[in-house]
Amino acid sequence: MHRKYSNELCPEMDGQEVRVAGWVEDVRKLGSIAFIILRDREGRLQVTAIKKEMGKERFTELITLPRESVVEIKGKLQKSAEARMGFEILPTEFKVLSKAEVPLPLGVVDKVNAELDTRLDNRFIDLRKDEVRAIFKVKSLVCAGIRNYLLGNGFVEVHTPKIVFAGAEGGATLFEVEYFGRKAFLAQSPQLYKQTLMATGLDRIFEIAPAFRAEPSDTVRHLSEFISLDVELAYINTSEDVMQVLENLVAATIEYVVKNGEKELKLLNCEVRVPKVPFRKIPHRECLEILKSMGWHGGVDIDTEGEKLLGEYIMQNYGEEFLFITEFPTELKRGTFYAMRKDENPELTGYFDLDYRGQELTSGGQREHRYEKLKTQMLENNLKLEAFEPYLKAFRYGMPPHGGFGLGVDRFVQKMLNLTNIREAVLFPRDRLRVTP
RNA sequence: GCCCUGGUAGUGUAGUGGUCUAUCAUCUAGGCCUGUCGAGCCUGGGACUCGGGUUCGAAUCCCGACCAGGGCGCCA
Repeated sequence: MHRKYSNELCPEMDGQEVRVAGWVEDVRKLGSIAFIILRDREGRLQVTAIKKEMGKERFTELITLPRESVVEIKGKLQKSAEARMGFEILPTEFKVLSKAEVPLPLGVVDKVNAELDTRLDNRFIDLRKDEVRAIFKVKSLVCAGIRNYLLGNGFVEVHTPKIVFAGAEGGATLFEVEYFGRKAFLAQSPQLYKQTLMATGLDRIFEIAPAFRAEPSDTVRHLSEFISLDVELAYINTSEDVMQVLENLVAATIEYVVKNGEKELKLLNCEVRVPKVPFRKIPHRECLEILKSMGWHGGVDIDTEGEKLLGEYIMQNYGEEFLFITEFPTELKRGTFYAMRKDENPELTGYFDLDYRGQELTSGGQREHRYEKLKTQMLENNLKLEAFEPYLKAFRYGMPPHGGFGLGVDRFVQKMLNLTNIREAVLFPRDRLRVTP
């Protein structure tokens, strides 16, 4: 007899023998009868144990199982007006597959909430809650939506190394690893590799992979390990071409999630809106003017508060959630040595950020593909060219114009689902203080 | 790294110098109950982060460490 999930059973199967298995979520004892709520991947069902039918010993063994024990039950499905699902299972046989210790470090259905830290320490139990698992089903849909769009538009999925010879932007935020007696690093971004691939004929590539940052950031939107979607495309004319791919990708991905994740979004109480393309694009300098008119006291860079205000601004004035901040001044992108500056105005780049509900989700733009200019910009940053030789070499033997972006997948999920902390969107988050579980 | 706030049963909390053999809920153990579904009722159980200090007396005040929550910088 095949094991059935709870959603494969129905009142119309009245009288059939069935086999089910799952976690004992709750036992409601009423003396000679007890109701066991059994939870599996798909939902819950009620097992009704009756003492005089089972015999005192087996009855007691079943109904005294600690909560969250795993049990397999064979029994007769019976239509029932009293049971929530319209049916219940009268056990004839059962097998305890795994008894749970008491007390639980974290309740699954307790009537008190647990703090995030407690939940993360006991993530495997935390994930037994439907609404917590739903976050990761949505995340899976986000990745599927991304792949679906990109593969359908001529992009090739690639994998670049995560143990690397140099960082993308200097050495301050790199995790060092000992590599057979030599010094290597965990990749903070696939930047150098995805650019290198533009010199190969793959032309349009993407990667969904972890990135590592040793920044001592301590916020609800930073992690030391996060999932980065990186996209790079060759033979572009300007950063506009990159933005177009990005906005279409984001809109298509959200549409995919809305279409396929209806149940999860409802469970999470989230209304996700599919954005219209093209997204609004406002140059950096105009953003500063808007912010000043809103009473913002910032400098030349848009800070966290500025981002939030801009998010409110486009929501109030246009009812939109996405905003491209374009034409970042060179001054702010100097560290991004590979950013192309405008030939007609070297003080500006074509670089952009994409903000989602007032938070940065992506940055990208056209890269500098001309060897001499790239070298000059690297020297400006005091980078040792020898250390970047494997990267630079790719620019000397035919490198087409190209550009791309990196998008924080965890952050995308966080903003989409309105999660207050990015850690909620990561199964086992890594931050400055947390390396376990 | 900086600023603010906090750390009390398994979980979540009340308690700001003696009235604390520390509150409440949840949980847990046992009991009653054949229709529960946030089951109900009865009886038990379980905690002051660690190390110094002040004081006749510290969960409470001070110092340090560790940890957590939020904010900033930076970023995805």
